Amino acid sequence: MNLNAKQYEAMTTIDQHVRIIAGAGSGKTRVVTSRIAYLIEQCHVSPHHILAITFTNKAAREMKERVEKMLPHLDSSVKISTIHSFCMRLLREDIYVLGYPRNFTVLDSDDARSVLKDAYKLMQIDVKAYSYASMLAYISGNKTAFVSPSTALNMAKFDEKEQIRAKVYEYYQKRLKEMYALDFDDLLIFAHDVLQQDESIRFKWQRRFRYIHVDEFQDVDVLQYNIIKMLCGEHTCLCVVGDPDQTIYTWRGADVSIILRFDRDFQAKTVVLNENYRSTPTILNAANAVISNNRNRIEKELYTSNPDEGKIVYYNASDEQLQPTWVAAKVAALHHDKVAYNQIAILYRSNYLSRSLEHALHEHRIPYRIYGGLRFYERMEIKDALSYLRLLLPKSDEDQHEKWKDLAIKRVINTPKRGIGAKSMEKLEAFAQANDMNMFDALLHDGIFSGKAKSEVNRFSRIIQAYQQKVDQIALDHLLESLLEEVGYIAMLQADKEIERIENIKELIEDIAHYVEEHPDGTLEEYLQEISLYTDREEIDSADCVQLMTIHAAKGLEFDHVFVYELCDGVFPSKRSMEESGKAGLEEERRLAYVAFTRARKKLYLSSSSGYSFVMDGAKLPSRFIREIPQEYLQDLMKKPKPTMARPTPTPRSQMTQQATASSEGTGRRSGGKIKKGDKVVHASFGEGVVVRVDQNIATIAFSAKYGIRKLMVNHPSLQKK
DNA sequence: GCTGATTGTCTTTTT
DNA sequence: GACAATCAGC
Repeated sequence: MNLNAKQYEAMTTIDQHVRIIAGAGSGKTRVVTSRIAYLIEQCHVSPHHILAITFTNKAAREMKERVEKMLPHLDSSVKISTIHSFCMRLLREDIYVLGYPRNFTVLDSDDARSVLKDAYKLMQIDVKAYSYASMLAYISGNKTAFVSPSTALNMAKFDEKEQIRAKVYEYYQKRLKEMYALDFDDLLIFAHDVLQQDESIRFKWQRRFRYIHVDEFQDVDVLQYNIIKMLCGEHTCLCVVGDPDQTIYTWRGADVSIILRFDRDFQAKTVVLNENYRSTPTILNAANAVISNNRNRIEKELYTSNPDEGKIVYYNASDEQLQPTWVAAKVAALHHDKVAYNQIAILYRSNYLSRSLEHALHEHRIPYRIYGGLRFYERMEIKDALSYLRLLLPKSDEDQHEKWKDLAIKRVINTPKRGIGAKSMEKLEAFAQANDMNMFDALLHDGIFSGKAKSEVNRFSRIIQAYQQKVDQIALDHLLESLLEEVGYIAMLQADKEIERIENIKELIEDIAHYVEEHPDGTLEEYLQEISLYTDREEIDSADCVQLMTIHAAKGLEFDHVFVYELCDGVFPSKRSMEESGKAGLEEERRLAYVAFTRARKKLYLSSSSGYSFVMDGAKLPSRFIREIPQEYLQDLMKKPKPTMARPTPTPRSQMTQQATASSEGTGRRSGGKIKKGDKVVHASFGEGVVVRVDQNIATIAFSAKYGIRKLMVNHPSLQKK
């Protein structure tokens, strides 16, 4: 399996708890996946007894893929998920002990905002005085620290501002409970409470997992740690992996001392991995030099025997515009030298910095993909479409009131415009409240509206009711497609020339089709629950694109060429972070820089710019982190007499080739000959069908009434000629 | 009463 | 440059 001595030791220590301190690029994911494979293959541990907790959905997906590659005969029976989705799974099974229905709703941050909006309106609070973001942070902080609204109110007795915050918190909690809705924090809190309150349930989950792995353990908070502790029974072996130098989530409650004192808490064996297999010596030495400025840290020096690939390039742009242009030109030059776009990443401190980059990349015709920012499932049109779908859910036995429907109604009742404005909504809300019902049920009652509003509302509720009847008869993707058509949502987007939004809706429908295919017996409810924790869609197209993301999002990833953009004091390190948390804030920023630098395999490019800064209210200066890199590793382009700027050469050719390869992908060969019009075919999920037409490699096939007409790739593996 | 245009405010990081 | 509150018109 090709592991070094330390890695091997980490993999094979299975009779006690282990703490793996794994420096950047030291192969920690490899060790964890190898360990899982080792447990199953060598030690004959059932995959069902193994749990792995990752930090993001993306990391979970990656780990799954790697385990499946190592053990191809096993189909993903090892549980690999984020702590949030794990807790959701636990709660879907056992939340009833807290008096909640198993089909509870999960609120995303957008829904949480809309609850706050109601609170502000009711309590006549000005958003300017209390931004939604700061209020949510306040609520989250209290919740995860187990401070109840009443305690918060008590503590705020003499502080008027605090009191208002506490009151909003109280309202928020009340509303969530009414809707049987859980926000992201609640998923952990409720799971914690279930495990703590009910011993038999706790034992049940303890028996389920014999080996638990927790990745990115340096970013675990106290609540998460307590959950993990309760999952560990007498016979459980816990294996935690992390790097204290990569703690970048203390603002969210992450506590490094948890990993630092873990060996004492659990009498664990510690294995230190400090050979780096990723980066060049130059990059590693520079990163080591920067991080050594942190005082609150345990000494750990990474080393590597990789060959060197030259100095770190640093460019300080003399004006705003030059920096993105330089980056784009450099990327174009790299691509000209046969570097694949997806081996290039541009990292930055904050999402908004991507805007200026986008512009320059676009001008240079460089394909790129931005991670983060507004994610797929957070887009307006997607949330609207899903809200329409939610309204079709059958009545639940466990939850009589279904108050969560209010959120969905508020989203879609006037989208597209039906002439239902604020005044009508007030009436509806008052009626629902007075009769203790949700707003959708209230809609079905006569006498609330009159005139135009009345007829429009009737039309709306008739359509929804009609579709509620159809849920089991039509496949989900077709159901949504035809519903959005009928309520006029698509027409609305077309009228506004919202081509991108229409595309997104199409993608969502395709996504659902994909789900239907994989789960032919899946229900609407199961689909909605499954996606409730996904913020982003699994990218199916692996097109060759430059990757743009924040440093936080880049955690755990690596690229041959890494650009770190806008390294200016105030931006990075962030002024706000330093003001809020002082020295500790600066040290976290420095760890962030350490993470950014160590993402690079071959070459690192740093850039900053001069000019006026809004954050600093003054001239921008290069980041102090640049000064912390020893001169010998840096090639400062501005210090040379004549910087060799790569010319901005547009590369339309490369784009064309890329598209050509993408579309020719489908002409694979399959046994049994080509599918043609009139052929009878069998599909793994949809059953028998007849080919109606074939366009290049897309076949239009008529299946039974439930699945209807579908377009599929002719060489799709689940499609067989009969 | 509802809709669309306009002004003003704030932009750290994520499940 | 995004978003929400505000205002003037239909």
